[in-house]
Amino acid sequence: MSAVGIKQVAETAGVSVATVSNVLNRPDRVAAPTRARVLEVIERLGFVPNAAARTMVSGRTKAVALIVFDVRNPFLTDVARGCEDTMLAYDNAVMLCNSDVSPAKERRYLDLVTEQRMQGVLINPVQPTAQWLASLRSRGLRVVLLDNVADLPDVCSVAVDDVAGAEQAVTHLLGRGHDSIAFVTGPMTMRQSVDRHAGSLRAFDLAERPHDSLRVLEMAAFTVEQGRRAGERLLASARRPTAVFCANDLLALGLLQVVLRAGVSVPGDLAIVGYDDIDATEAAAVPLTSVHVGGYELGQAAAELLADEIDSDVHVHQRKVIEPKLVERASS
Amino acid sequence: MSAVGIKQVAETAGVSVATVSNVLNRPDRVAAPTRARVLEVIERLGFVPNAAARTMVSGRTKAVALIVFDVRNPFLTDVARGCEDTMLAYDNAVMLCNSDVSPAKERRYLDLVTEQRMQGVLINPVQPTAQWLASLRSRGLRVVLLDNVADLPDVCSVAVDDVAGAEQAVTHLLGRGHDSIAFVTGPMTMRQSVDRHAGSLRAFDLAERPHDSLRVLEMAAFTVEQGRRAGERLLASARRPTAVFCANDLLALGLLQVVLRAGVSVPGDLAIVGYDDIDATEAAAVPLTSVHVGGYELGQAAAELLADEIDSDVHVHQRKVIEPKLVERASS
DNA sequence: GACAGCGATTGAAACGTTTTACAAGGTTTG
DNA sequence: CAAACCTTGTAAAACGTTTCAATCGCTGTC
Repeated sequence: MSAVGIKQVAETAGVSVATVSNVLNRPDRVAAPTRARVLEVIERLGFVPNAAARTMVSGRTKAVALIVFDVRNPFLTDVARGCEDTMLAYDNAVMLCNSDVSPAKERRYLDLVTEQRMQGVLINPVQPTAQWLASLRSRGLRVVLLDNVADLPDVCSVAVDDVAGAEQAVTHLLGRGHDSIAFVTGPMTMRQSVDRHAGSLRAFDLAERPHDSLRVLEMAAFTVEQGRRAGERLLASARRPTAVFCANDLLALGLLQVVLRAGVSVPGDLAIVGYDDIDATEAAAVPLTSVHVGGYELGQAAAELLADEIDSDVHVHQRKVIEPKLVERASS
Repeated sequence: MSAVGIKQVAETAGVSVATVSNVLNRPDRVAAPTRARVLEVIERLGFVPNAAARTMVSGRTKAVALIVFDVRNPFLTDVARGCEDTMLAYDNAVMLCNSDVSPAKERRYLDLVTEQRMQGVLINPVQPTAQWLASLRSRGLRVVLLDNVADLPDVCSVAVDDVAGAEQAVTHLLGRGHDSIAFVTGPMTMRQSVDRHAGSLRAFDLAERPHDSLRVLEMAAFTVEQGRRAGERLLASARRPTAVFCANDLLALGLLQVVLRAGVSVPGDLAIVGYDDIDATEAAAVPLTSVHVGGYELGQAAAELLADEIDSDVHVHQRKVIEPKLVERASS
């Protein structure tokens, strides 16, 4: 319907298409009266430039993609908002995609990014190998790794120092006199689990305690449901720990719910510390002590990095590490 | 860098560009040996078609936008996943955008949709007036209204029968013998508030109770934070109700937290019912009775409607209404 | 009075596809 | 054996912009 193009505008205003284009892109190159006349016609005809045509000339769409595991994870939603708000300031649209931790879905979206000739991609990678990265690079893609500090060269990344975060959490518990501590986490194949485990052990080292007083419960996923399962296992076990450090708030919330209902007092009988500090921690039945990460800021930082890689021609790749900070609340 | 286009492929394979295009779009029109040779070259050169060029010819990008208030609202995240998963099956990408309930941001994204010549837009509208809709229509946009049944003609919409949902919730409370009930909601300017209020009153009518035994607390937003505020006000009030119906789960969660900490027993001293049935309700300290809406299904339905409007040329606009259903849990 | 310099405007090429109309060659049909 | 018809492939136009080089009037300057 709205087949009104730059050509029609030019005709109506009695100028050339080049002038209309200039009014849009370099208004200073055009005399004021002409500019006014053209703008009036644009308004009257309801002309909206065709981004595809623009892309054909410039070679790139003014958009980036953000690929995360799952937007239903509140932490990742925060990250997404940070990216979106920042990218919008750079006049870039953000396309949000869910990989569901599946390499196939991830690949599909990366193909889309290439087809659309987007400016770049912010990605929470499923398996960030050097080879994988090289294949993206060979397609001329600009990449920023999210929540994953790269051992890889030639790529920007933003991550959280999870080792330090976990160390703070466990040191806090040890300081309160807790002897036997459980560490509840998701799959040990994920970097998040590994790092937060390492941090816990480092806290034990610093306090000169033996590693074997840290009991590890590896669950199938970082969800509330799995947290409940962990709680049940804890309740059923012979010698119950006096404190639990959960590698993620969702796990902690599930666990909290189960133990409270079983009549265990928190933190009296059992102290709990979570990780990520999502909004819901504050709102839990017993407000949860948690390691604050700042997903929004992480998203912002990643977007800034990508924006720089897009704009600047002297861009140097950076690894940005965010220092998390323990927030003490009632649960510990 | 990757300046490899269809032309280069054609040259290398010793055929015309038209043939390469045919291999991609109508493989049956090309002889098997030729096809194989072209595909091999495409693979070897790592050719990826340029979507912008394709869009120029066809006039439309294979993508739709999904504009919601805020992805940090778990209900809307569910909707988003439903849309994304469904649209992907129709080979359409989904661009997720946050309007923050601001007409200005909404407009900005709608401009983007038009510039990009997207297939259509799924929108959780800020102020769906007839005039607003007409302005979209005049731009040739295909629109599906989300979570908003249109009093407007000529547009598809998917909504929840919030009046019925609220009626179920309040009837449930009345049935349990609760006399004085409070209705806690967000801004009364929002359709959600108005409808859920109307439903509550209808339950009173059905039970032949006077409207004035329903106390209304209008809060500034549908958030946990505001729920806490509501809880404080309730605790401070002279004659405390015996039951609360919250127009949204986030409000209910905040309220629950505050009253529990004040030593009020739930549901003994105070029964609570929420709305939306987000994941967190099940995981709350006291699992929350809530009105289940099914955001994922709502998203799916909306996406199907848009897909039909895109594909079919005999499309007729539909209003789809989802019937919510009360899920009883421990809080009431 | 010719000419350089400048601001405003323009014509036309280029971007990478899809698609239409047509050609060349081979096969069936009457 | 010619006419009609497939099958396979091609040349060229079209899509709506941006941008480069060129043109056109002017105003001063020597």
